[in-house]
Amino acid sequence: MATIRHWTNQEIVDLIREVSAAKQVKGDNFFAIRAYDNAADAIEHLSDSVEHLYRQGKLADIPGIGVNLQNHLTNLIETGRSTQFDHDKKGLPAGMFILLTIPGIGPKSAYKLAKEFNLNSPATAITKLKVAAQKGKIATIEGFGDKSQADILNALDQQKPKLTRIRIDRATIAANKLMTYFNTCPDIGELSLMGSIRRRSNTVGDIDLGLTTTKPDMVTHYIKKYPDIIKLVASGSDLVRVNVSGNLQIDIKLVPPESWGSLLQHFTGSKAHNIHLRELALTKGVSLSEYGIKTKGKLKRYSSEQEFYQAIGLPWVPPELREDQGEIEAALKHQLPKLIEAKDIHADFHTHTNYDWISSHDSANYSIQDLLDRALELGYHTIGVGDHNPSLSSYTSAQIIVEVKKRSQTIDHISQDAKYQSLHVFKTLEVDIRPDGALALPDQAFDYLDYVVASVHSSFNQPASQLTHRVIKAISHPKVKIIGHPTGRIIGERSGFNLNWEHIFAACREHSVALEINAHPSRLDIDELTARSAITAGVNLAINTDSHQLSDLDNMPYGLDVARRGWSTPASIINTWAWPKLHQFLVNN
DNA sequence: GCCGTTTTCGGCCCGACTGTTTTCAGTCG
Repeated sequence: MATIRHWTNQEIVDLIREVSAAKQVKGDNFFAIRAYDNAADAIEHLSDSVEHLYRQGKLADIPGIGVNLQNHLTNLIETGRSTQFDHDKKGLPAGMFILLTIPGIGPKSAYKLAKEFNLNSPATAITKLKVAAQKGKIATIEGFGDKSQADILNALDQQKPKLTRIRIDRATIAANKLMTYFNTCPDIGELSLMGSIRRRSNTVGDIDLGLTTTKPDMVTHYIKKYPDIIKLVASGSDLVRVNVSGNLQIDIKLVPPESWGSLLQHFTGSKAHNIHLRELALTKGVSLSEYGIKTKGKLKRYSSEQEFYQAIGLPWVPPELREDQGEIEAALKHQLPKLIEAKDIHADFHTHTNYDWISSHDSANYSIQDLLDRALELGYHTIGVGDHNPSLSSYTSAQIIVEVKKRSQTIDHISQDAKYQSLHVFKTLEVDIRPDGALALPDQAFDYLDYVVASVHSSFNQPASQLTHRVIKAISHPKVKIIGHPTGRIIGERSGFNLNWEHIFAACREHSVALEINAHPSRLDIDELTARSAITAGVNLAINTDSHQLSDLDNMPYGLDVARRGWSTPASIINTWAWPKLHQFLVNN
């Protein structure tokens, strides 16, 4: 049997853009073309893989994907290709599509060039185009001139490395450093992140930053002295674009104070949110743009986002919700959720230490005391002291029972210190869910633990039904209170495995088990869409750092981002609960 | 092709820049 091609989100995005280009060349319906572009945009900013969503039957949840595109994508995933997409691209020179990657060349230009120079293969198209440009042949084509020929040659010579999307934590560190630098500039008024980093998306393409100033020349001069700049890409009175270390592009937009609200709103996006907002505004007879709100051709500027939203009859919408996932409808009805905030978090339930035993997976590099001290500093009232379960191949069951008992006594002893008086300390372990759903810990060992975090660490390739059954079996164990990193995904490396969420949610409700939002920026598992579904289904969530280094305990905000993007209120997140309720949930039920 | 508390039909976001133009098309964000 021939293997079926697997498609990453980026490959699907590129393919849909190629089909859109083909439709443009063929003169298809303008709005059908735009629908394809919208679909590509939506998939590009998805937090989950298309293939994963397909397996869960949730393709329709992607905004801008209707019945037709669902069918095409299904076809693509099931057979490795789409007959519709193939048909759309048929009859056009195959070499034209690779030209779309050259800045300044869009569908029409790509087609003209490919047709003129017989670019029938993607492999040779670029080289042949370059030769043609060098011979001065591009300038002679109608619609092209000397300047566009030179631009193409220049672009081909640049061959700059493609900027890929980077993890939110890396972008945040770079952004904070830059913000600190800006904070010492006397000519800057307001200063804020914009774009996907402000919406707290789990990956970002570039960093958008906005500021207000009445002295743009002074500020641009100041920006250019920023030590991390590798390349100054563009510099004007209202925009400075730089590349900094870490393959990261930063756009800095400068406006006078009276335009701050409109700028911030426009560049925070998302694109889908803004488009929906502008459509809504049109029904009220006004037109929105990055400059303000136009009524009968007359522009009014806005110095704050609140006023901007208010002007179209909406309450301010938290940036994390601005994905056109129902937030505008909710805002219209004044039913936006009161999102969980950092100050609501009082606990961390899934951690690791350097406790001295042979564990099944990596242990941490700090002590139990270090963990308790840090929990106090973070202002928590509750901390779960965890570790991976002892290695089954290194100990007998009898030994493991003794080891777990000994460890719990150690934790009890340490936590009795007067300085930890205000801290509730839970004795817990992260226990492997074995391929058959059994937990990797002897029955009697559970007696020495308050609760258990159960996680899948092996056999990720089982069919969804088997994985679901396996996780549900773990959920039904009386000591299991949290399922750790439920899908096992690693952002940019491994897509999560497939579970039947409805069954998982039902089991969680029945057994009072929480699903984890793993706050490590490489995991963020479950993602925001699943988190939102879980909450809607009445399932509680726990945000955990799964710390293996002391600094990992500071990752809680990244988990909070996921919770907020998943429309979480404090009530659904057990980290916000007061002690009696928490104790009842984790230990006494 | 998508989508819905004014629509299951009839709409569909806004603006800047650039090059090749005699008033605009293509590209980009």
